Amino acid sequence: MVHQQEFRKGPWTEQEDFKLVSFVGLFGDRRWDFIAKVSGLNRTGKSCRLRWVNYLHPGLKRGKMTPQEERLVLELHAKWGNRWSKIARKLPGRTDNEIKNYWRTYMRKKAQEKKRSASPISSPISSCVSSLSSNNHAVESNPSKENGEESFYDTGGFNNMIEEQEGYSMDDIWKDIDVSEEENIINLQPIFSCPPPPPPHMPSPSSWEYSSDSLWVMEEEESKMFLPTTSDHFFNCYEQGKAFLTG
DNA sequence: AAATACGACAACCGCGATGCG
DNA sequence: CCGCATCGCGGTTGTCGTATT
Repeated sequence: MVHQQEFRKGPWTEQEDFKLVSFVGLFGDRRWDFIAKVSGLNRTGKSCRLRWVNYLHPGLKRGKMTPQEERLVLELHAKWGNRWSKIARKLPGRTDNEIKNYWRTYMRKKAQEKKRSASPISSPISSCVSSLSSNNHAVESNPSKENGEESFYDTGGFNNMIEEQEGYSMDDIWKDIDVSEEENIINLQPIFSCPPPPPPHMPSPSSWEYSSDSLWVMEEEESKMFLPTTSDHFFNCYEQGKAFLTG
């Protein structure tokens, strides 16, 4: 059995990242406890996995969500509720954590706008999304928490949407979004139209094989987009890690 | 220039699901 | 079939950078 041990917590250092990347490169992204142990990282397997999935995984897009992605998130959330990982699979390069954070921020904004608009003078456009809609599913926070503050996670989804308030339809939402993005039309297809910016770090050595099931469901073209990218910086790190490993 | 508020993102925690001996 | 170990997911909290006062 595992004897109690003090595991490191908090932010990861660059060196820890290097190590983790190296070991994942060697052993794959599955046996996290094992990797945590053999790597000498004083972290739990869980922590290692999280770091990998949310930050180090090759193919991660970073930076702001595109309007298309935002739109997709809204739509999928309306459909599936807080199934972040499921939603994330439809957005290659985005993690469930990222989407969750985005949603939280987004809902907070909406809540604030709602509050504001609750007072007589409301800016018509600003509060576009708080609800749902006419022909679409709702995406809003629980009606019971009108303050908006309480829980940004509304659990959404078909089941508990509805009964929304002052008449923002999904159409309105889309309209608003459309204004900002003009001509990008998407349906519920994954959006790959925009080439991902080079991931900050990404070893992507040949030995990299990432399990398709673990993150995104990638079609061939999608994966092509990601794989070739190599960051020199990280590649060097990887080499270092390798050296470290082999002594 | 300093203090405060806010937003974005990273990380941890708890729990249920799954796999394996 | 059962119990344990591990993984994955969703929710929550913490940290840090930036904008505002």
